[in-house]
Amino acid sequence: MKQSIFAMIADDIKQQILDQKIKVGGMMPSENALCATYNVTRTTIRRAMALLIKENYITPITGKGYTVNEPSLNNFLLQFDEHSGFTCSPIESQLIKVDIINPTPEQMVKLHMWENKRVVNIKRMYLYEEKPVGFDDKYIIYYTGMPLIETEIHYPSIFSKNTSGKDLRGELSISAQNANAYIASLFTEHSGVPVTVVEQIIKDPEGSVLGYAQTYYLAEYFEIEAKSFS
Amino acid sequence: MKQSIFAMIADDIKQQILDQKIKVGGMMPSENALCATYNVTRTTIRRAMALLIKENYITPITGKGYTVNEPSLNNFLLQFDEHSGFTCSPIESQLIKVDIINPTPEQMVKLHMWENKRVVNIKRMYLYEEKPVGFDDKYIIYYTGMPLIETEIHYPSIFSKNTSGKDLRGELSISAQNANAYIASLFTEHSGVPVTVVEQIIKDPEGSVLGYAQTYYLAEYFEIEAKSFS
DNA sequence: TAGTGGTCTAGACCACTAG
DNA sequence: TAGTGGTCTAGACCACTAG
Repeated sequence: MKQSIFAMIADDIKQQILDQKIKVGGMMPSENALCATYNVTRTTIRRAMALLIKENYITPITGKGYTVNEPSLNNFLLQFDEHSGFTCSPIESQLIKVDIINPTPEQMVKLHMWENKRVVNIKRMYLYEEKPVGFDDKYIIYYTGMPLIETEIHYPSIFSKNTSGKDLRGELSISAQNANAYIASLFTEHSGVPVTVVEQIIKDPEGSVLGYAQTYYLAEYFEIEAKSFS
Repeated sequence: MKQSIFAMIADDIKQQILDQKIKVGGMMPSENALCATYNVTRTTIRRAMALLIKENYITPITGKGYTVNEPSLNNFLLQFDEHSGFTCSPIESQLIKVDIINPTPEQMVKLHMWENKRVVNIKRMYLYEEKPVGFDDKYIIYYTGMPLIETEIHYPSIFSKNTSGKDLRGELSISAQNANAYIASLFTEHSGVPVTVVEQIIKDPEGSVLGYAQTYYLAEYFEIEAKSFS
């Protein structure tokens, strides 16, 4: 299996960055300079650059050049949705409650809301053999015409009006804790049982917050996996 | 901010997949057909395809075409290393033990070892204000000349002999549990304290297992974050 | 104004898949 | 053998950054 030229160039540059022959924090040679160095056309250099950008070795700045980043060899791809992390199956999803609420001040801060709009709260329970093992609590800024009937409340179609075709963005954080009395009671467990908490903030392509979700899992039924890439 | 043609084409195709106008599991029209449809050159179509591949909408098959995948809108980028998830700082890293051991049968299975090679075990403690908050336990297949002195034992240079310049790959899984007596004692905590466990399997670019690591964190000092991408 | 990365065209040759 | 995606060349025009 012969390696393509652009991949060889990318590997060569990668190695130079790892060996600190190209200084982190500095600038890469320009594309035209690299064309001369490797004796290839700009298209080929740009394919190599695209690889290095994807793997976060360099960052392009229009009109200036490429800056060299601290190598980070620990990029993982995590494919997550609310019911993808259970270690048991089948998992049954049960809608508990859909409400239009006036947000609390804390919720407004979390949703980056400066006007007094209303918020939809969706609570959902995940069951394994009739035992509650997951609890999902979503807060989404309401817009007129948002679908609120059960069959239409699923991600991402609930946002489709705002974002047709574009990608929603999110930030996710995972932590573990002992359940407080309220969360424990939802799981019909004693207070203090370990739970994994996944908090997700959902944004539109421009970065505006559309909503957030907190999902609680009984720790023993939950495991999240990620794979490194390229 | 004007959108480029290839991005518009990618968005258009994305929408068609989401709307199921292009059938999941089927084939995309060929690149040449798409050139005609959108009236652009193949290079432009290929940039659009590259986006769709990256976001896992389609998969290229040389000589055949592109297959259409189930849309998965939940890709997150997780940048993880052993000391990146602490919620407190500064974290002090303390090497506890480096041993060359003969692996147990369970370890051999985990390391995909079929010959009887030896294994290096590295145990490390992470401290916050002298309190243990993390414990890292690595098992790496030994090769002659592997650096075992303290200053050289850090990822990824310990693997550098095998992998110069190439990327190491890994798989990572995150779960939470109550600490057993042994783990609790390391943290000078009572048994049952919630811990987050990150298990990492380290592979070379060809997919052979080089080692694995289990890292235990006191749950209250640990949170892992991921961002969605493109 | 000279140089940079961003985008796009037009065309070539290759290995691979399938009839 | 005709068609497909994979790679690469050669060249064009653009907006942007910085002296």
